[in-house]
Amino acid sequence: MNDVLPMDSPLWQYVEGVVTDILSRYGYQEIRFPIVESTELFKRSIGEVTDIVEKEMYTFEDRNGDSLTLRPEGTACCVRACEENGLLYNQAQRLWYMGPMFRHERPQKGRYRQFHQIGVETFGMNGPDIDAETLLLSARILRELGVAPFVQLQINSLGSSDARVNYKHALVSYLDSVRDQLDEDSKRRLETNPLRILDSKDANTQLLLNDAPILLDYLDGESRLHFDGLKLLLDAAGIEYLVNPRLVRGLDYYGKTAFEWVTDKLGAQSTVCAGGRYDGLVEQLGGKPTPAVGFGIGLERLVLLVQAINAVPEKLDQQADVFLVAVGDVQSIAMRLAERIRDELPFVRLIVNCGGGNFKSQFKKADKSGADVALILGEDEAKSGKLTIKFLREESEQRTLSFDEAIGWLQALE
RNA sequence: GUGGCUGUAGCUCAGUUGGUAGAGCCCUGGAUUGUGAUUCCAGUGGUCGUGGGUUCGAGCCCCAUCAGCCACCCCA
Repeated sequence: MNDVLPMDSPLWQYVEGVVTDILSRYGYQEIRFPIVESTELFKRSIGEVTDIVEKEMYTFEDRNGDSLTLRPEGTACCVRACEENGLLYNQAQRLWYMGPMFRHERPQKGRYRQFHQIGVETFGMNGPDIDAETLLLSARILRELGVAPFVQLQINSLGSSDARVNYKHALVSYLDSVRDQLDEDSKRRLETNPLRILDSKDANTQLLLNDAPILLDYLDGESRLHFDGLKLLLDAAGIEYLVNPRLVRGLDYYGKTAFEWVTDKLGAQSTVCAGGRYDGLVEQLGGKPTPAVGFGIGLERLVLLVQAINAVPEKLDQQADVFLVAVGDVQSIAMRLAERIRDELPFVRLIVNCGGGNFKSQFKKADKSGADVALILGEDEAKSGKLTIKFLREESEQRTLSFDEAIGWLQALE
């Protein structure tokens, strides 16, 4: 797990701000739910035999003996929260959330045990139009962050669960015939999660897959229509994409549309944003059948990507504009003056020296604060009810003014 | 869970065949008794990741362990 330090938090706030602003412009509403949920919720949604549930969850017993888990993802929590509060009863929802998720994996670049996602979920809309909307939304996020030239959209359809079962049989039957040529991981996946072999990183396995049956050939009629409809909408909107028939999802609840935004700028962690349709999940968790589509953005990865391609805006600093130097027995006057400035000039970022110190040390702090202007309040100024203004970044004579005049000066700096 | 690499000051790193723990940056003070960022001088700061072992003596050699990074697995 890692810390976001003051040096980096402005970048995080910037990225989060761009994303949440766009979500708001699309009419999506924020939902907040707990970080801890019943363990059962994740077992029922993500799938008992997935790695996440089998060996990656932070699970513990609380004082009542209930098994609880730090959420490894947000979709199941979101469904639970909506269902419990009646948000899915005969109505459509466009929702988002942001926060930490927890998976006990080995950390590496772009992957941590506490990581952060922005999740987007929509409920109650079954046409490909809402699939397209979420894709347009994700495309805009990447575009407005300046990373669009470095990511690619890949889409696929996973079909209905029946179609997937049929395809799985065909795939296993083919791969079994070339079993001895598969890499060790893929042999294991043949038993546990055959679809995952499709995105194996083993070159030879990928070669073998060229002759394997293709998921799209096994699609049911409805899924095929849905997928064609989605592609038409994306074409009309001018969104570029690659149909990747080997794109699959790690979580069990996905069906029909699946997509990923991938990049080659983040080492082994290529996926920045991924999601799809999960029409069966709400019912699986005890609700009425409800169509749903959503996606997650890995915030660490998105922040890393913005840094990696130098898309960090110049003006991100949150440094002070003004530093108030207060030497001698003047702290009470200094703090009252500072509050007055904050009342009258809310755009000014003002730091008041605390902890005493002589002029030399306070000016050092003023310089380090990044402030352009130092306001000086010493014994002399206090006696005459005045204030000295000194410009720290330009060659200008410092001058002593009344409080009113000084505030006028600061006003003009905006 | 598997593999490779790395752990020495707050940060970036030196450290010779095993013989007193070092530099730069940062920070503090002074040169300058009311003026920062440049310059000069001085100073603070270390359980050498942790625990064992070998040795008269270990930052260095051996064993174990933990952490970090990168990759696999898995996933956003």
